[in-house]
Amino acid sequence: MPELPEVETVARGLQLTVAGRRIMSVTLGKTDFIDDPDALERHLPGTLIEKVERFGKFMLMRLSKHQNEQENRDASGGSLLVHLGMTGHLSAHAATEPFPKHTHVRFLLDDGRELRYTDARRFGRMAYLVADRLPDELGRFGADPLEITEHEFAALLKSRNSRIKALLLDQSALRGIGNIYADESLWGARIHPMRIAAKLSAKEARTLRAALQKVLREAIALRGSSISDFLDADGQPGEYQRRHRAYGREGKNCYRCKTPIRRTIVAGRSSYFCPKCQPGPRSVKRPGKRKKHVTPKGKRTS
DNA sequence: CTCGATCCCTGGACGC
DNA sequence: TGCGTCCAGGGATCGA
Repeated sequence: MPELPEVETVARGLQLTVAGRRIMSVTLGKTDFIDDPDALERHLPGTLIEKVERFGKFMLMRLSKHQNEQENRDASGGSLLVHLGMTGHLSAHAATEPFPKHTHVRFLLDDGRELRYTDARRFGRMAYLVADRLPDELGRFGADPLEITEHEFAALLKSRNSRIKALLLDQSALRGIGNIYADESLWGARIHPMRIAAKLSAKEARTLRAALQKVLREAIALRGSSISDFLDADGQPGEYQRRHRAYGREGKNCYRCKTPIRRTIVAGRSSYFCPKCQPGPRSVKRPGKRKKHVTPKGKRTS
């Protein structure tokens, strides 16, 4: 499941292998995950791949058009956004090499290779954007978790009454975090996924930001996590899955306190946490009181 | 504002 | 071996 570290890994790989190449032609298979398939066929042929970078969980390919300016002039300065969804792969191969099943997009490059997008489940997304539309599109996303300042992070948490796990997964709040790195960073910061973001202490906010950045940086250094079938632009798996402390470890002992890791559903996602290291919101052990059955329904306005 | 439910999609795990 | 069933999950959408 490509999240920030995996997408960063792929983007760096593509920057090395396809930046500077020109797209000669476009061949499409199934297109239900592409915003406007015709736009790809119209605008991409002839464009130069200037740069490949990551934006949240998106791959951002910046394109330009040096020759053939007479046609497709609105393609200059355009960008191709690619989201890998759950099972997306983007990598270059010799055009003569047979392409695997579920290969839905092929860009023939000017050096005889083909940049291919393969995605069995088609949870990914692809969109060609003219320069004018890019700011609006990117503006819908929140801060990059590796760039956000301590102050901004604290303010963001204070502004949300949602569970911290839901906030971490909300791409309009922070861009690039998915289920794995949300759980890993919460484990690192010893914060229960159901805690309310606005109720975290200033210290907890600092700890969480630090844990998040540490986890993401280490994951990038290890080229991401390969859980099911993530492969980088060179077809190589990542190594960070070996460092997981919470994600996917239900029933296994916590690395800190040996308590079995538990799994619950938060924000509609499996959430793994240590019930001892990451105490729940209102389960703060009170020796005297037994089940008080308090159901804080919150004030009903209107 | 925040939540859960539902849908999209396919492959892999599991039970019989 | 081969079914059927369930599940995974990012994101959009809708109703509560």
